Amino acid sequence: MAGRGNSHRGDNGWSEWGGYMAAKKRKLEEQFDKDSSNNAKQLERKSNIFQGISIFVDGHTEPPADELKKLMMEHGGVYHAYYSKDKITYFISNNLPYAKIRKLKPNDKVVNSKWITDCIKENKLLSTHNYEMYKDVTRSRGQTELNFKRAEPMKPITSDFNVPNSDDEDDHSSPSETEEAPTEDDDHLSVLDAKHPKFLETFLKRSRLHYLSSTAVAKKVYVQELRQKPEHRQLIEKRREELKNTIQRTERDYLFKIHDEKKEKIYMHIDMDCFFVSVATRHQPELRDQPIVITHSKGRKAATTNEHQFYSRSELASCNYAARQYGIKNGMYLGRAQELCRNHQAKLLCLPYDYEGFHEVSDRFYETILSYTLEVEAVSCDELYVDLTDLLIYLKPLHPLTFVSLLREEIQINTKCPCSAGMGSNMLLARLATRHAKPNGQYYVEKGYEQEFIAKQKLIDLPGIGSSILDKLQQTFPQTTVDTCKQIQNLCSLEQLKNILGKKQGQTMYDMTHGIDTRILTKDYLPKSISIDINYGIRFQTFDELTVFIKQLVLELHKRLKQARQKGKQLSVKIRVRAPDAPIEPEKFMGCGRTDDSSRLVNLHSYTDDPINIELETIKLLKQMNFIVADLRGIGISMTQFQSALKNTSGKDMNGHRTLFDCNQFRLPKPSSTTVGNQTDTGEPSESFVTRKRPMQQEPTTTAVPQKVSRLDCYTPGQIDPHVMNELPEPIRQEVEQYLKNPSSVSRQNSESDRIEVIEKSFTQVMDHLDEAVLNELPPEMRREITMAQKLRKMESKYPPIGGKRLVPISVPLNPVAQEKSNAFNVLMNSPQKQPTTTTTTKKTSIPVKRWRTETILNEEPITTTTSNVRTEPKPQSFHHQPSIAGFTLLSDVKLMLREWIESSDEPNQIDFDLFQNYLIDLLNSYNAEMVHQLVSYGLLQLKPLTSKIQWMKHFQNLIEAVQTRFRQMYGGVTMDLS
DNA sequence: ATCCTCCCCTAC
DNA sequence: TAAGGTAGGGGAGGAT
Repeated sequence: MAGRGNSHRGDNGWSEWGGYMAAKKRKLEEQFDKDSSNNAKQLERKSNIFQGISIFVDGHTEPPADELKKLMMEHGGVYHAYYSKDKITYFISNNLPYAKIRKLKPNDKVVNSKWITDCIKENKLLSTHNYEMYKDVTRSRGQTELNFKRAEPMKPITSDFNVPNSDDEDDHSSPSETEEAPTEDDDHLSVLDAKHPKFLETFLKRSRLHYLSSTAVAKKVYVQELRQKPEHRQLIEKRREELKNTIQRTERDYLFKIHDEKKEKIYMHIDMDCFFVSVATRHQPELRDQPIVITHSKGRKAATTNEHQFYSRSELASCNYAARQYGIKNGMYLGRAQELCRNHQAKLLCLPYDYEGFHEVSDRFYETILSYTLEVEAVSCDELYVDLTDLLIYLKPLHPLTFVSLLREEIQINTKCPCSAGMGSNMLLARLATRHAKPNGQYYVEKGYEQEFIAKQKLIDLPGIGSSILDKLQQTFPQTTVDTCKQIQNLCSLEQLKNILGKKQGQTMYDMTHGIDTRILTKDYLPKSISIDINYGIRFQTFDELTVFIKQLVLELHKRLKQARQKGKQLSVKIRVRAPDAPIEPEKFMGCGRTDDSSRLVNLHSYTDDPINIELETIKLLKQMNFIVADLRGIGISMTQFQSALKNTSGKDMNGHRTLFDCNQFRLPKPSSTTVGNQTDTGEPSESFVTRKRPMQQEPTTTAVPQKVSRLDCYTPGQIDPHVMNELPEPIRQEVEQYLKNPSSVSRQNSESDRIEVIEKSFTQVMDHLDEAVLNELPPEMRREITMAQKLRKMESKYPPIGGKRLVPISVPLNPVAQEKSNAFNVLMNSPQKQPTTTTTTKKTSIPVKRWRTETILNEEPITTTTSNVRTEPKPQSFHHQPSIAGFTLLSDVKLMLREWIESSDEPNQIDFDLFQNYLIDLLNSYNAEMVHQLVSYGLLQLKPLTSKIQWMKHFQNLIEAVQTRFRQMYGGVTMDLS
């Protein structure tokens, strides 16, 4: 983190020092020597166990540094007040940030202070083996010894480390130290603002907010990936088994009967208590009684006189509960926090960020929970929801509170940090319960107590409700102070709330204040936007300077898009410009102060992640917005409307090339106003990606044992959990299995007409016979799938589906007539907002609706068709449809197009390849392998004689591989002959 | 009436 | 000094 300190000042306590500090250190050590010789006479020399051992103590230890110093002296060791590379043999610390570790020399050992006390207890020098905190200190220390620019390269470095709490250390710096990497020395500048080439990197590395947002995404991805791993499911089974065998049940447990019927859901919300502080003190928990905050500033000058006091505008990333007691809050300026502490004669302890530690604790937190269940929705690095329903059924009659206390205990052991958990019958109640539980506690809103509980909740504590929304409410009722749910219950009707807050927010507010929340866990994560925003340190004089920075931003954005394998079709740029009446420099150093914000977006010609293209468009947008460069205080670039990039995408974006589907001749008319509300923000569900990754002809619903790898492997979030499936009552299961049977697997056993019949029949059975009563008997997960399927079906009656790919394969054969008209390529060819509904519907089947009221959604869905008004059944004969590409279905047409495409450019466009590949796979899916063979051979024929088509050949190889894979899947391992 | 764009709000 | 990022939901109001 701060390892490559850019500052010349020793403000964080870990920057380099100069001659001044060297001199001071010498002086202190002389003093210590004197102390030793003088005081040692007073101090009884008890042993020589530390003969030849010298230590440096970092930070807070138990016992404290003073005591350790005394102990060293009593037992023949040496204590150094300052770190010195050539002298220290042991580095005593209970909590060492990674930044400091990086500065240790190769043989340094970081040892827990307990080693010293234990040695004394045993009266011998113990091996440090069990006390070492970081074994691999030398790893990744990078180039710190390289290329010294000034002064004595080989001279032992004096003061890499200093005593963090010493008082007068940041007054001087000196050019004599040389530890840092050359680049920082080169430009003699601190990385102050965005003009500095390293600004972005430095800033992001240190930004807590960046940490929070990036780790939140990372955790969502992590959980999702874990869900795909069969071996993890085995681990869970093992862990559950262990738990079941070891727990001793209490009387309370046996009284817990709710889960005897499966109807009642139990959610848990769990998060770490004051995460950053807990992590920073995890090896010195005894510190936690005093007020502690995490800041970049050390805030050392605060305790001096009131006059001329420096007022730090460093924001608190986190404060512990001892600090909150004085009114200190997260996000507050350090100066203010110090003020509050001073008012209470309390001393505020400022600790630095320990990003490495955050990662470590966060990982362990997640690992612990995930070892019991995958019914998890990740919220952030230290917070998540769990659907405990199934787990508790398994552990029956274990009481939820018993389970959660066991879990929390395990988390405490694994992370050395406390956490709190709330439980309730919905996610809202669970979340509010957590608030009630904090710190370090748990709370269960039991059945029957929901109303009582919700009524007393503060409105501001409701998730999604902030001061702004609260103000709106308050303004409507000037006569009373509105602050609890109860008050809203009494004061406002649903209509009234909708009037005040708008339709959706009004409904949400109404539901929440009544304790209603029908959301279910969002388990499949698909990003809707990827962006980068910097609103700190933005100071430019010229547009050129800005352009240089834009380049960096765009590269970073590109990196993120690549990493997420996303390409977007809509780019938007946001700027913050100093408000006319705001001072040029705000009170916060390099802050943005009060700004006027504005944004512009552009719909791109094609899906892209290409930095050059993005940069170009960004600059264009910026130029559209009139602003004075010198007044720019913040900038953000955001990509939306994704076509999820394909897994095997290697290609760059080929913008500017004439591409297959840019040609008007190939363009299908845009589906006109068939778009449905909110379609646009749901983006592209990337059918081809999903399909290829988890081919749907695999059988998610067979009754094979859950452990069977092939089956677990192909379980996807959009499909029904096999475990759930096995728990269904037999008749229902059969129905659902049939209903879910996908066309290719069915058709392997049946003739085509049989197949249609089977599918239609099973569909009808499921849809018509699973009435609401039955539906309610189903596990919620299943219920959701069915509900979605019903919705999907309704929508399809109005809007024809595109293509043959579905996460839930039920819709595949349903509307062949419509399929004939269009195909999956539309998805990629037309702007997303113009896509027919099915695209979105597909997605909705795979992503749980995350809303407060499912009913609302259903009602608001633009499809008004009722269940009885099912769409007309397709004519069987029309099932023999041909997939089409760019509107063509005839082999000769497609061949012609293929040739034109190949001739159009020496560098193919990946998107086109993706489209083409999808088409071929569609052909395979409709049992037209012959045509696939013809087309691939034809393509190869076109390419082979031309050396200029090397890129094409590469792409073609990939394509052939994908096609072969699909072919093998369909025809039991046989490979298509393409020689 | 239904969209799209440009915001604003909230959360971690 | 200080590191005020980002994703997502949704409303207002103009365009269609």
